[in-house]
Amino acid sequence: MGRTSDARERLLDAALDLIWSSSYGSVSVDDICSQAGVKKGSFYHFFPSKADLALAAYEAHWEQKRPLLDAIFSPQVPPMERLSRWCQSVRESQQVLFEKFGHVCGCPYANVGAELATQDDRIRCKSEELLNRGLRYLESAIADAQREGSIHVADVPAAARAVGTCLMGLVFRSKVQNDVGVLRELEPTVLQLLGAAVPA
Amino acid sequence: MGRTSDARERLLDAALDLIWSSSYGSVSVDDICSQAGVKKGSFYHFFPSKADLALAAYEAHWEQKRPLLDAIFSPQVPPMERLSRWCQSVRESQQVLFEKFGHVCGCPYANVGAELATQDDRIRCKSEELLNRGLRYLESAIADAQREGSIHVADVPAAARAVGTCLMGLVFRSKVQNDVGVLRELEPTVLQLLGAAVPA
DNA sequence: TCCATACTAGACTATTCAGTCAACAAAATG
DNA sequence: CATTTTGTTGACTGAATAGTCTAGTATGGA
Repeated sequence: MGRTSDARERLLDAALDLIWSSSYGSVSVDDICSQAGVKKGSFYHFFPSKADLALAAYEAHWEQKRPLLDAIFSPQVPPMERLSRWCQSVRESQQVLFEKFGHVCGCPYANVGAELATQDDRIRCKSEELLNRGLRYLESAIADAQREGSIHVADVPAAARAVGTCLMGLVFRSKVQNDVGVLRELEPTVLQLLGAAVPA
Repeated sequence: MGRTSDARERLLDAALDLIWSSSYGSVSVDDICSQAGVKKGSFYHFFPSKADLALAAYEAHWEQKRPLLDAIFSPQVPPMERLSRWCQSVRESQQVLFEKFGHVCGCPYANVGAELATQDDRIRCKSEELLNRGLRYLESAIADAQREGSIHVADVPAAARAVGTCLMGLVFRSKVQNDVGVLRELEPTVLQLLGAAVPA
C-alpha cells in the first residue's frame, strides 16, 4: 500500500560502489545521495544512519554474489577445480573493478572491516560474518578434495581458514600495489598451503 | 639557531597512536593536536598537511621498529628460529596494543594502505614500500633456511612474499575478529607454506 | 647583548558533515 | 473516489572539518 520506489536499491548500489572504490570514511551521505539520485529526506526515510545503510549494502552484495559462488562451488564440480575456478573468479572481478575505477579495490568486506573494526562493532561483526560465510565454501571444497585423495590436510576447517586468510592477504597486497597481476600468485599459494602438487 | 621543541616528535607519536587505533579518516588534525598538546599553528609549522604528517609518522615508526627487527633477523640466529621469533613478536605487539586500546589494531602500514590505496597515491606508495622493506628480512631468513637444508622452496622471493601475505591476512583477520588468539595460527601456517615440518 | 630564526598561540574562514523536519505528492487499496 | 500509507523534497541546524594568518615568544649563535 502506498507509493512504490526503487530508491532504496539505488542507495544500496551507490553506497557499495562509492565505499568500495574509496573508503567508508571518505564517502559522505550527500555523495551517496547524489550518486543514487535520491534526496536526503528519502535517504533517512529508508535508513536511520550511514552505518545502517552500509550494513544493508554489504548484505545485499552477498546475496547478489551467492549464485555465482554456489555455481563455482557446486558439488557437481571436482573439488580442486572449484578452488581453481574460485581463484580465477577473484582475479576477474578485481580486474573488472580495476577497469571501472582505475584502482584495485580489494574485498569490500575486508576493506570495511579493516577500516572500522576498532570503531564500529556492528560493522566489524558484519564483516566477520560475511568473511566466515565465504569460508564455508572453502571448507566443503577442501573436505571433498581430501575425501577424493587429491590433498591431505590435518584439519579441514583450519586449512580453509588458512586459504581464506591467504586470499585476503593477497587481495590486499594487490590493492596496495594497485596491480592485479599480483593475484597470479593466488592459485599456487593455495595449492602449496594444501600440500597439493604445484604445476609448473 | 632559534627556538627548539619536541612538538614535531609529539605530533608524530600522537598521529601514529590515533590513526593506528582508529583510522586515518576518523582522526582529525584537531584530535592529533590536542593529543600531542600542540596548537594548530605549530602543526602547520611542521607539516604542510595531515597526509604529510602521516607519511612522516609511518617512516618514524619504521625507524623505531628497525632495531628490534634487526635483532630478530640477525644472522647470528638460526634462520628457522628467526621466523619463529618473528611470529611471536607479532603476537606480542598485537597483544600490547589490545591491552592499550581494547582492540586488535592490526598492522599500521597495512591499515592505512587498505584505507587509502585508492585515494592517496603517496600514502599507497609509502605503505607498499614499508611492507616491502619487511619482506627483505623474510627473504634473507628463508634463503638461509634453504641453504641450511631446513626447508626447500622453488623461489625464495616468492616464498617470502607468500609468507608476508599470509601474515597480513592473518593479522587482518585477527583485527576483524578482535581476537589476538587467531595469531596462534601464524607459525604453523608459515611452516606449512615453506614446506617445513609442522610440530604437533 | 641582541637579533635572526624557529617555534607558539589561537582566532578566523569557508566548507562540509550527519541528521532533522514539515509540507507535499503519488499510488495502492477499500 | 477517498483514504491511508509510503515515498519525496529541500531548506535548515549545529557541529566539525582542513587549513590560514598575524601577532607574538623563546633561544642559539654572533
